[in-house]
Amino acid sequence: MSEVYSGEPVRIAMADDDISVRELVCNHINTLENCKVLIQAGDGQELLDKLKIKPGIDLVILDIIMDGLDGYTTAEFIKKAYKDMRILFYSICKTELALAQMAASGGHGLIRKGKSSSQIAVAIKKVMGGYYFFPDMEEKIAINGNGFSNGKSDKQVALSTAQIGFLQWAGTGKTYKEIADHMNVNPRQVDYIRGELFKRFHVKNRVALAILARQSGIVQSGGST
Amino acid sequence: MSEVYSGEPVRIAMADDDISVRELVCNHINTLENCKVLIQAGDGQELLDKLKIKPGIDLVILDIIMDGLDGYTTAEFIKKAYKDMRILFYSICKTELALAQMAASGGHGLIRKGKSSSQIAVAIKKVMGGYYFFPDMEEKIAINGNGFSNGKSDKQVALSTAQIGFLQWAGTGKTYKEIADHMNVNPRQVDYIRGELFKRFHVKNRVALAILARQSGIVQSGGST
DNA sequence: ATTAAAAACGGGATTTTTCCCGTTTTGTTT
DNA sequence: AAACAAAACGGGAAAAATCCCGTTTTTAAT
Repeated sequence: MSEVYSGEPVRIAMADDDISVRELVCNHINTLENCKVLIQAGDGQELLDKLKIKPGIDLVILDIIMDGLDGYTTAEFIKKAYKDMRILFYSICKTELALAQMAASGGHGLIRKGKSSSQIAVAIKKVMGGYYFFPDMEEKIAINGNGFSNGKSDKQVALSTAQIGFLQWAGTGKTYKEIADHMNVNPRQVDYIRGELFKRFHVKNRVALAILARQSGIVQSGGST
Repeated sequence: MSEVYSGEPVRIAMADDDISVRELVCNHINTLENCKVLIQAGDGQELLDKLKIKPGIDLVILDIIMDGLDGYTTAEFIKKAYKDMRILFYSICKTELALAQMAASGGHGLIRKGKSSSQIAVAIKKVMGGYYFFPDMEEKIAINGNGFSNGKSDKQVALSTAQIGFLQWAGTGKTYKEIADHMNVNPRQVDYIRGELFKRFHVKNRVALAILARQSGIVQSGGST
């Protein structure tokens, strides 16, 4: 874990499929005292490829919803392959579920997209030595934990693979019987998973789950053209 | 309707609640030969207020999903108050429904957010004399019309107030009985509106409608924190 | 004014969702 | 190995959603 004000600049990589936003953020970072963006990528896979070629990155900044490999999955790869690398999400997602997935995938903080370019410098500094969340959020994290640094293990707050799988289908026109077929599980199991998610997120129907999943970047927001 | 290359620059106003993106786009526009951004606003209402004080705007660029007054509603006001003003949407929304609402609210074109800063100059030029849609879309518009310039009137493609009202509720946990109460209509009417929307968008359940409404900027995407 | 189309209403059948009651299996801890 | 919790299964009731049959009212067009 590098120190920010120790002469050596923080070496940064960023992935975001919005080129304009990405370049804007990267240019801004490069004007900061002790920061240098060395890698830019349009999705998670491109970032992982470039990380292999150019080692020595201290911090990655990840958008969650991207056209290619999404931010959560990318973070998981990075967590495994580069244990000391710090991970800062940069996203519009701010649901409890999104925070849980960020924590579970190895993230150390979140900057809210489109709101706070002035927060970027603070975020980088804080994440290099711990955790950072934009102002409104810090308190909520402190109370609920969300798996970031409060004793709860990641497993307790992250969704299971089956739950994520179900959420991918919840937003489609499929019936539970059809979903069970697609997931290759018993229809009863689908009913059980649904019930668990209802309890966890305090909702009473599938519509609410489908929307929550989208707000949290769990499903790709591919819009029909 | 002004001419682009006639000496007089195109006078532009822009509304987007993402300050970074807005400034990026506006700075880019100001580097163009015959364009000048005179007004910037963080939402529709702020834009309308500034339009009153500073007259002579030729073209407004509108984000659809904004924290305050949304792009569709803003466009409707502009359409009524400033008949000759050209309206160019700048959004991630690209569904058939979104295009219909853009046309109905008085829009003349769409740039896809986050994809094509190089398209901005082309879009401005084209919209000043007609219509513009980003490459993938032009063909689809030509075929389906969506009310832009193909004989179909706006009314035929735009949603009714009742339909939009229903879509606002479709994404909540409310039952149809409860929705009917909130909308102050007969439950049968809610059933009818739902059925009409199913037919129009070729979907078979409420979940699909709720998601479509969000993808199209019909409902505000306020995420639970 | 007449006609046609769309919207608003109603009864009720059918399907799907949601939920509640359990039992069995699996996995983890001690 | 025993004990416990979670997950996986099952039957079936209750509620909600979806759909299909119409009739009446409103709206729009000629």
